[in-house]
Amino acid sequence: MPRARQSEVAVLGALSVAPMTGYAIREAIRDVLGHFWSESFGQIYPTLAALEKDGLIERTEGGTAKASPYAITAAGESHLRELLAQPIQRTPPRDGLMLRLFFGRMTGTDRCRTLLEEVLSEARQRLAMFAALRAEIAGEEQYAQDAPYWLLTVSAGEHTARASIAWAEESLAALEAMEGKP
Amino acid sequence: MPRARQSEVAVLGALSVAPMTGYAIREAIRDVLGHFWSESFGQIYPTLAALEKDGLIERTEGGTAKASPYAITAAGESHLRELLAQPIQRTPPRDGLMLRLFFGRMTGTDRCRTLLEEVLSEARQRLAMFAALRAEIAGEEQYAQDAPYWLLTVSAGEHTARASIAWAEESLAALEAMEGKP
DNA sequence: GCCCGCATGTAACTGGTTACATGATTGT
DNA sequence: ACAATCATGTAACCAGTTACATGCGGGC
Repeated sequence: MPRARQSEVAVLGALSVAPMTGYAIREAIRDVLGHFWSESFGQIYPTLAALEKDGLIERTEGGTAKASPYAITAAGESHLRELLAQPIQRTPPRDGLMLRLFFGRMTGTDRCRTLLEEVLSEARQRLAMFAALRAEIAGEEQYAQDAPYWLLTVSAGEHTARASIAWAEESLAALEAMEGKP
Repeated sequence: MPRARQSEVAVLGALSVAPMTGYAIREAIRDVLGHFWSESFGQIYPTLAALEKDGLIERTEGGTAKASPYAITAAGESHLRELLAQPIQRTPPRDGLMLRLFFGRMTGTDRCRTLLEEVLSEARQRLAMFAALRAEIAGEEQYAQDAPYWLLTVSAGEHTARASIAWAEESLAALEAMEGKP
């Protein structure tokens, strides 16, 4: 039972929105899916080659002078639909932050406080980023069909970020209470 | 710049709480750290062998008749402290659920609704699990020193689960609104 | 006597990252 | 001219998973 090549879904999905070069795919994934997905060049280009070989995508003529973007084919679209219908591939969780808090007794409350303050500031940054992303998505009218789905994922990010903030603040208070009676 | 062997931290950390066999380590990780960490046997045993070779852990005599648990040494404790002090190793995000929602236009609102309902029921199960875990941690008085740190991670899980629930409910409503005017 | 849970390992595989190498355009 | 960005690739490595193999002890 081989694990599904998840990169295939992401790359094919990106091309289902608009034709793009490999480079542009990476940028799109970093900027728009960045908060829940990542792809490296070393994964994108081999995937593109494999997809083209299977006739799921094809190079388009010209476009910009520089390079020829890939476009998804009809076969590619139906393949993507199949992939998206498959059960979700959950990656086993490995959260280094939680590990450090769990074994916090070894390092003390100070280290934990530092970690939690990092969580706080990062979550706040993420919230600002999501606000910008929301505006950007609402602005691009050519993707009006996709926008409602995209906003679902942005909303997920916002909920998670707000939860992180609430949790971190609560935990910082708990740490302070701990220090009172060690 | 080789990536840190994260399994080392988890295994060494587990042994910093109490001496255990490899099998018990795996159970402990699955049952207590399960919501933010995972280890497989194929990772635990080689890690144990390497740690023993470096004198960071050692086999204890007897214990139960069946097998000899490993115990952390003084060197192991100081090594663990170093590892925990190192910057967090963040694994690049790859959330298959979000990917499916983002490209939801390809599969339609029905598929998205199914996914969100799964999120809802799983999050509710997780909340129940966390309540049980909380009780278990509070019950074991020999780990009173560790308990406050452990509860930090449980609380994180609870906040995340509640955020998932709120988000999923909101998103289900948004999907219904979308179907009104497609 | 047999099955299940405890216990320990190992070999093969693989998805994915990092780092390196290279070249064409475009702006300054 | 030259730097930065766009663009495409590949080779090496690696952590971690899956699957397989094995054996002991205790309960039924």
